[in-house]
Amino acid sequence: MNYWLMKSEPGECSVDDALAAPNATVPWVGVRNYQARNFMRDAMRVDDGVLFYHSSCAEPGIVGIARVASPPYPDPTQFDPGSPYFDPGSKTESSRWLLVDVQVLRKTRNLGLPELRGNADLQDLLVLRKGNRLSITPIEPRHWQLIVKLLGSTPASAA
DNA sequence: GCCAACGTTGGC
DNA sequence: GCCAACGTTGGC
Repeated sequence: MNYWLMKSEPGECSVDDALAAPNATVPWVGVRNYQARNFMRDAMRVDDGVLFYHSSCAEPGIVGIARVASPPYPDPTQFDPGSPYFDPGSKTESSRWLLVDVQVLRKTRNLGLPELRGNADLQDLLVLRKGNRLSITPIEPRHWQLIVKLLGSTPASAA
């Protein structure tokens, strides 16, 4: 069992958007970074834990707990000329970009960056590193346990 | 809107 | 294979 933090821009797909989807499950489209892709391809397993993170917004932070809900498969947006994620260099026979499905288990309060930074036990979280741009980062089990505790037991909003 | 960090591209 | 230029991310 591994743990991950996955960034999403709420303007693209917020935790509420994900909760509104069938089974509270969304395909994690648009990853166009090889390191992040390789995490999905090589290290993620179904049922891995996911911290749902809002980025590029007024209050960036962890807003939900989710799970990896599928094995990796080709991201269809790479083949769609109308998509901002279109990649003309990717061929259907040898797809370049992958995604996994992510199922939100519950929406939480927003555990924001100032609070994360203020916690001495969370200082080596990759998402707190200056200049960090990786949209998928591994989370240490001890960090996962602490963060889940900090998030508290807010009412489940997911199915 | 600014800017730091970092990935990618392309000439050589 | 080096490296400068450029583009993107993302917090502030």
